[in-house]
Amino acid sequence: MTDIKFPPPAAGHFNEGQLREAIEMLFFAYRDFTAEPDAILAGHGFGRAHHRVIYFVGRHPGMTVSDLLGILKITKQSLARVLRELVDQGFVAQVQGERDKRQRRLSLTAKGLALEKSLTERQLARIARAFDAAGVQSVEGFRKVMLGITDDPSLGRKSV
Amino acid sequence: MTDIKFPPPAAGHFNEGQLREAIEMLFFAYRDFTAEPDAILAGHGFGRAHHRVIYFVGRHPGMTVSDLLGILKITKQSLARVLRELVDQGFVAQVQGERDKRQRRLSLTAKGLALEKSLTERQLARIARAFDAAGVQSVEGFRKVMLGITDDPSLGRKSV
DNA sequence: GGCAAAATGTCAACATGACTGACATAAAAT
DNA sequence: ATTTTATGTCAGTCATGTTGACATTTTGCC
Repeated sequence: MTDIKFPPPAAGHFNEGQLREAIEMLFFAYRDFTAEPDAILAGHGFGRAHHRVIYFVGRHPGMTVSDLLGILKITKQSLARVLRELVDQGFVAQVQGERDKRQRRLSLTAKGLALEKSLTERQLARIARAFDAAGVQSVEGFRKVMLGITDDPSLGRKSV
Repeated sequence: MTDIKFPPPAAGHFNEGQLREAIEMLFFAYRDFTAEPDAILAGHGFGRAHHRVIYFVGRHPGMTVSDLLGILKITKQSLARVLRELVDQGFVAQVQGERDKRQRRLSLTAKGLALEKSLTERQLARIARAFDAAGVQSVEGFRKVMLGITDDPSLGRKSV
């Protein structure tokens, strides 16, 4: 079958075929990248949303609910359900903020850390394989492009 | 469990911080990359699933339902709902296969092509910006890493 | 010719994760 | 003292995925 053909690249630019390849790589990489953890999560009765919460709370212990909402860019009602399940089942701990007592500072329990590890190690291994195969130079290129695709790489990722 | 807790130094050149950065870049890039089309789709009463169908049918006119299922890796029941809406509303056309009359060969109508364009051009512009800013060398690195992250870059992407 | 397998469609029930809108409480900031 | 912020909660809805079961048409094989 003849797929759509695109004009050759103009100097210094990229043609539509190359750009579309990137669109597709994002889809395929993300699809495969999330498949393994999804399978593990299903065994716990959890979904991808739980993984995201566990991941970012593990990455930034002591973060507030606001911080998390800012990173995930979902509504607090959506987050609430997932977070409540994780707290109720002892994966995430909440402690009242010291300076600001309205805040609930989030962190992983030992149980939460264990789950985070089992989920993330698959993804880390996948990335490590890809990085090692591609080499340091390629990884630097990958970083540049990924940051360029992201709206504002500094937002929603502040240290907490 | 028998998993290795800490990667042996010989395993690769990249530390966990660098690998985790990649995990996060995938999340943030994908999140922002899908936000713009999602907004447009919402105006049509469609979702991201419709976009994926429109995208791949546009990319591979004449593809079969089987081909599409192989790419999207969802169940036929999930696809059916989305596809039926797109066909009913005149975005996607189905014609019986010539050689194999069981097949429904999919393609975009003029209306479908217009929607595909309006959705994809935002994403193409985003990628083009990132590619131009990063440079040819970085784009090649990006490609290598993304292909390495994907399970089998040749599968689910065959020419139809 | 007969029959199994393939390509597709469809019905039903359900889970997950997102949304909007409204309202409540406690603490901080003004 | 009042407003704003951080958080929580209830209720309803929607989009997208799942499993399981079954039907139709067509192809390919013995």
